[in-house]
Amino acid sequence: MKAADNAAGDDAARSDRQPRAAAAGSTAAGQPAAAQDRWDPRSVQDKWLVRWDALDPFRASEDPADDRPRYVLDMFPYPSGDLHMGHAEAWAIADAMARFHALRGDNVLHPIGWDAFGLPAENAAIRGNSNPADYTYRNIETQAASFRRYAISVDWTRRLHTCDPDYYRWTQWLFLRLYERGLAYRGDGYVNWCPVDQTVLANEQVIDGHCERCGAEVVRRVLTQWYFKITDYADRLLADMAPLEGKWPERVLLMQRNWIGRSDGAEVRFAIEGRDEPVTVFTTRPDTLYGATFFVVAADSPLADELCSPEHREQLKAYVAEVRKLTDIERQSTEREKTGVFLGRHAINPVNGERISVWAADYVLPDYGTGAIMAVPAHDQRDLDFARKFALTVRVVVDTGLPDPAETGVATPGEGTLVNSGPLNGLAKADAIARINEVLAERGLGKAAVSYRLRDWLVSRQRYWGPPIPIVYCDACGELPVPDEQLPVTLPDLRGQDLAPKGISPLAGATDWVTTQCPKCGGPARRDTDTMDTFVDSSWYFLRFCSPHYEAGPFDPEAVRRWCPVDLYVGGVEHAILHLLYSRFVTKALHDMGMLDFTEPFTALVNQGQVINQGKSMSKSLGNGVDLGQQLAEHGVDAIRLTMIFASPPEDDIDWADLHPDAMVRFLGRVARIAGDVGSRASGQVADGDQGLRRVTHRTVDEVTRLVEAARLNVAVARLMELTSATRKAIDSGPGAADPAVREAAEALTIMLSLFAPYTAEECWEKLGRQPTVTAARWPVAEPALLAEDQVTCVVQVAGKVRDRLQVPPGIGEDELRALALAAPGVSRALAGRAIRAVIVRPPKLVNVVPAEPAG
RNA sequence: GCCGAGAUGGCGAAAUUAGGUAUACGCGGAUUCCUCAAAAGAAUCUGCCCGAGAGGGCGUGCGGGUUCGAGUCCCGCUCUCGGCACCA
Repeated sequence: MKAADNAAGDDAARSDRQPRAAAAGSTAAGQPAAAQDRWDPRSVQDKWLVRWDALDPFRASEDPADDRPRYVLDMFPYPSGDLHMGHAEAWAIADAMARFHALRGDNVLHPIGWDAFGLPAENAAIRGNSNPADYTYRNIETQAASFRRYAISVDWTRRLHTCDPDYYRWTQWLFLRLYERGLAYRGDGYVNWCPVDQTVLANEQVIDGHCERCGAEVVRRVLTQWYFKITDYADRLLADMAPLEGKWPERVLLMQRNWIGRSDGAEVRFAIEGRDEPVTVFTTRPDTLYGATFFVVAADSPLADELCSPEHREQLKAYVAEVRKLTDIERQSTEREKTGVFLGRHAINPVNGERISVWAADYVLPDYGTGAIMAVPAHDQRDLDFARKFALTVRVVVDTGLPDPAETGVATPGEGTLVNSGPLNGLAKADAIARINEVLAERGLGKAAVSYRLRDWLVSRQRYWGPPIPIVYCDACGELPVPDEQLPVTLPDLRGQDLAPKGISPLAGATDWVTTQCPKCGGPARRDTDTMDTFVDSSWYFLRFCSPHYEAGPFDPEAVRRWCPVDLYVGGVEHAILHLLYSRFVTKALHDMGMLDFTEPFTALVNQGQVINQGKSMSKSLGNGVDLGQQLAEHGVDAIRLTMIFASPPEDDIDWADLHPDAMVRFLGRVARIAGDVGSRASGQVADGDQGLRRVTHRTVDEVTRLVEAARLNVAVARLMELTSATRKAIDSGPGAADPAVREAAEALTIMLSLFAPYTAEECWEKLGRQPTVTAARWPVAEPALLAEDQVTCVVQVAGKVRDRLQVPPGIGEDELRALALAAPGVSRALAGRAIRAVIVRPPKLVNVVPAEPAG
């Protein structure tokens, strides 16, 4: 917020100090450039902000006649302080795209809102003895003011905040719809617990064993929590990525694929001596079943306890206690030596009847597959390490041609021919898998199966600033959903120390709030005191934007049908497997409820790169942060936006230390001067204008259009710079400022530039005598006749090296071009009398003369 | 360890993604014009090496290959970045 105040204050001061720049637009055209002050894009900001406010040019139309809807969306900001460089980068990109489509006549929906629930506000409230809403809404206002000044082309009437009861009412509604379908459930399980934030976290929020928010090392706990059953959609989340191919960054698709982690294999039932029920394992290598020489269950699973013989109970207890002491990071280190205990029991290998020992170990995870594995030490390194530690049998069942793992200590997981495997002997891996699956199925001992790495989405949080989970507990009736008509379940007004983390939700302390009536029997009941993960809020916000004030449901189906799915989504890659996966899941779930007629929320995705400084990401501890407000105050909005866009392709990181906003100010000045120099009337006949400049203009329009469509914005700006130079030349040393082609060039330039530098573009538009604002202009269209070249440069090579150049008509014939090329002086010089072996002719651009022998 | 992406001047980056002028555009640097001077603007040059010049040689991480022709395609490396990581 400090930054915004600076920006505003400084801007005002500057515009007072530099009145002449603003006045320059009204001076007579053709005034010598040298007489003007340096263009200061800051000087016109206030003027245009007021005009845009009055005209409201970015309102998305609800008129059905506007039949070219286009939804451009930027990941909505979290209101922590004022905007930073990252926001400026992302919004510069999305805004250019939104403005482009609007100028092309599309009915653009480009909304803004705030992802306003979350921990920072809560922590600030504890420190400041206030309610998180105070901090949140204050920051939202600060950011909104900064966004307005940043000149983003959004429809402000659709603004939403996820912490408004009007919004989270529908987040709770979503929870209830998932609950009805069994997609929201309460269950026990291993959860990630952040000891600092005192709340559970979803798997996706744990980065390298640490809390995504505060960086504390996460510990595992068994707790009863609310989950969304995203695993039901694992297969569809994978399969539906096919149409996103080429529209989403490849690495995001890849990250999602890895995160979902589909494994194809088989389930195999192992009988356990002295136990009625067999235990099922999941394996990706059923072909190695004959090589299973022991059996391992996760030490900290109930199964280990069940299978343990009484004589070994003490050892297991001691071992589990040891395991519990380890952090997740230690536990999951592959370097660590294998540990485990024998459980005093045996399992029977179902295919060869062999008795194999049952062990408990921590290298088997309790929450993947079935929490139990068949160990095939010859062909799995982990099993081999364990077998060698405890002197267990290693039996090779796949001949890979590599040395015996029992001797080398190196397992052979690769392909080979099956041996020591009864009916599988002689088969290759794929055939063996098919065969054994048949056998298992026939005998009822197992079947082909799929397992996923993806876990259900843990959505409960033991914190205050989120949507309360709309469930009540009645002693008589049990767990009940809050009826729709009682939504929203609003937050009680807690503040300061009431919010301090204590391991259970702060809401539990609000006795009046917790105590409620059972919706079924009317008796006393208690509210669920957890709140939902903020990623639930953001998993559906793009739907709400279509009808943000709709009261009959989370969204007006008609409006969603009109705008969705989102045509272009711009945001950081940090959400590759969080927000983007959750949104895809929620979209599919709503689709299955018949509420949406599409299954993927975001048709195209652009990941903007980060803004870094001096090679490192900006951070307080490094002290290398760059303040956006200061940058804007110093160089102006247009220059900063343009700097971000021109620096690199949108998806690349940019290092602020390498960039030069001043250069962009200079460029904007050149454009502004051209607009001021144009000497023809707005009504003139363009066709009579200078053909050379017209060609450049139309070629630029054609190229820039294609470049922007492909989001190659940095190159688009480069083309605008070239057009600027060509126009300058035409004015100074060509047909002159009064030529209508100069006006045409200047107008096209202005419209195209408005994607990146809206203030300067408006000023130019006004200088060009156009009304009312460039936002109402139409994107220029290239005339095909002007795209055709009348002369092209033909390169003449000898032995692949350029030796001459010819100016030729584009339609030149092969024979004619060959003759011209062979007569070129550079060719005879390079040939130096050598005979010609071949002449490759590619009219009209290239001829390659191949001499009979190399030069020597 | 597994999976993926990338490597182009002093720097950020281009090369219409069917192989055909490598370094567009900008930064930085040099020289010049305008000016009493500066600022602002404008012009020219700027990959490396040899050469006064004309011109020539070498150049897209490294080594091979295909081709008349490779930054672009194929094979093998090196390095950098990102994701996953005891997931059976």
